[in-house]
Amino acid sequence: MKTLVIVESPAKGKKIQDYLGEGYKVKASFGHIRDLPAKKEEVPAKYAAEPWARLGIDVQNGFQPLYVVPADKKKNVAELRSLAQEADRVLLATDGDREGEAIAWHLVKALGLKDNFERMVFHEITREAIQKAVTNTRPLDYALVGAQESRRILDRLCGYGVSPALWQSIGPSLSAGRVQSAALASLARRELARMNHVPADYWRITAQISPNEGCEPFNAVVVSIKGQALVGPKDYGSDGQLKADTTSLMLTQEQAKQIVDFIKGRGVTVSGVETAPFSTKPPAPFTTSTLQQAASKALKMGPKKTMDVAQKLYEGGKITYMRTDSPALSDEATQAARAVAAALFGPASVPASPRQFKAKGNAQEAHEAIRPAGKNFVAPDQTGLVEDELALYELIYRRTVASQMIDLQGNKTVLHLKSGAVGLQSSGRVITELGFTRLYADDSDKKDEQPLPNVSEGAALAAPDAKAELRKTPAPGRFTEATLIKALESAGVGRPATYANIIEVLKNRGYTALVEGKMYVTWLGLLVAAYLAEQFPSLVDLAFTVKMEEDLDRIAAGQMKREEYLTAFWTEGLEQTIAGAKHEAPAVALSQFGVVVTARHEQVVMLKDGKSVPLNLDIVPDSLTAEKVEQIMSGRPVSRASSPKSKGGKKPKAKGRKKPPTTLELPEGGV
DNA sequence: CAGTGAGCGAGCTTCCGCTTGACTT
Repeated sequence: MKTLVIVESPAKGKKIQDYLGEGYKVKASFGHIRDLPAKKEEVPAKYAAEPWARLGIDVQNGFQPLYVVPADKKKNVAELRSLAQEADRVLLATDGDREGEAIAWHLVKALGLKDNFERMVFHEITREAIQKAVTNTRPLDYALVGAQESRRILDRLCGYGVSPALWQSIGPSLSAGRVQSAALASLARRELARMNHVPADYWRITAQISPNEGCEPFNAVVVSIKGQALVGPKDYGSDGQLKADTTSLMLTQEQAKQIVDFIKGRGVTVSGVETAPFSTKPPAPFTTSTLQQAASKALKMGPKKTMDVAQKLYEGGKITYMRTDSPALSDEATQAARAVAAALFGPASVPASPRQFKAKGNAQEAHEAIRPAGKNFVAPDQTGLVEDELALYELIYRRTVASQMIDLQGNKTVLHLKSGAVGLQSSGRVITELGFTRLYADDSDKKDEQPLPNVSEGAALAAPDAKAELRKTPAPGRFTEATLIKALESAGVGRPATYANIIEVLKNRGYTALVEGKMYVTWLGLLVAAYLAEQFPSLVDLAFTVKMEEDLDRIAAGQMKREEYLTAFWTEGLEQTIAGAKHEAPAVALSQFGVVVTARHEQVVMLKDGKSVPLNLDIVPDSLTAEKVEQIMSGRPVSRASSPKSKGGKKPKAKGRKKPPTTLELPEGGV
């Protein structure tokens, strides 16, 4: 054996072995092989007494990290080491991103490589790409490794630095971190906005309009009276009061009824017609984040389940790698997608030149999009897959092929109507070309689909029916697991390998849970978020990661020193904030009920007039009513309201956690 | 004198990101 090639994923290794053939041995690292010690028992005895042993970073001494090989990686590392000793040279073919560069460097250290190693990078797994990569190796990029180490150290300092403040202020085993705390804060802001939301009324008046010549009737909405707009949701603040600067008209019930009768009696005339062609491009091929969103919507599959199923498809050679932030297709995939579309819907269903998709933001693009594997896509019914795997494969297949199809096209029409001083409007559209929606469509492609008749200005139309509904302004909607991931991704927080995991952490800590498929924040989550927002405002700021990424880019470009950056962040910043943080429980005041929710003796409690009662975390915060508060304060059990089918038997328990904290009532506490 | 129980103190919890199986719910 001459050359040892080390990749991150064993499934990837197998294919590359095929392409490289004899003379090469391809093995997998299985991700990272060394890390900071997770707990004290991982710290080697000679360092155990050091003051920095708990952090695993000698902050006084240039932020020197202590790396160990975790127990479950030892066997693999030993095997790689002996293979490396027999090899003439070692190609470090880990992923072409910051983490991959760091894994390569850790391999150099852990395997004791001297100077017989080179870095090999590729972005797609085809025979050509691999053979080219083997002959175009480069040296290790130590500045990029330094950026990754900075990221790792910063995350450790945030997480292990701030979490103890939560133990001292609220309860044991709680956690904080750059990613999870930003996510929790986003959820908590939304939850509080819902709790503080005061619904306000507005009238929505609609009319059914009947065109003269035997056409289908269509719907129109009243938008103005004597040119003055009607009050709608936009005119109210979150306090339920009309905004001071609104010029809109609020109707009384009497007036609304009069308008209904007026329209019915009088009919409408067409006062304007606007018609314009529209076209909608197909969505880009899947990244991890968009796959999770689509699977959630179309298949009702949560992010974790989606990733488990995708992993199976990947290992079975059905799809490309499922942890990616790039929507780009390789040339072979682009051709395959076009060929499928042309075969299914004819050559006119694909545009003359292939579509290209590029990632935006801080994507690292080490892989291509998630798509059917190979240079010829296997049709879903030919895969032999069943159930979840089939459903997810088909979703990926359709989305990939659709991305290379022509636009959805049609004409959008807005009719302006008048009934005396009452102004109405109706919009609709006519599809002239289904385009990619023949293969892949979601609800957003189906808006305003009513066809409108071909009428011209001045035409008089009957209004056989009209009605007025009193509506209430809706509270801001909750996040689903998938929409939270979308929000995090667009803020640059988290990575494809961690999106699903972020959600699991929030659930396992008891910070969030699901009601009717939506994420809500528990009382515990609200307290943690409140404490962090007060004592560690930068940690709950979504923009923090963006700033960090900019600094890491500077370190990777050699424009900033690692130690300088970490000194500014820790020694001159967070370390002092931690030292100055108050160790007292935060409080969420519910002034409308005259109670306060806080923590006492490591329990979440509700306080009223000096009396404190433990609070069950199953009670959804925004489901509280005065009666419920009464019931809680009198010590009677309260069931959680808005979920009719609460699953009593299911216990989402932390994986690595031996025993959940018993002093805090976590959601699984039941009873 | 032996068994019990209150009280006290020590030790532990925790991060993000990269990968799969090994688990015990």
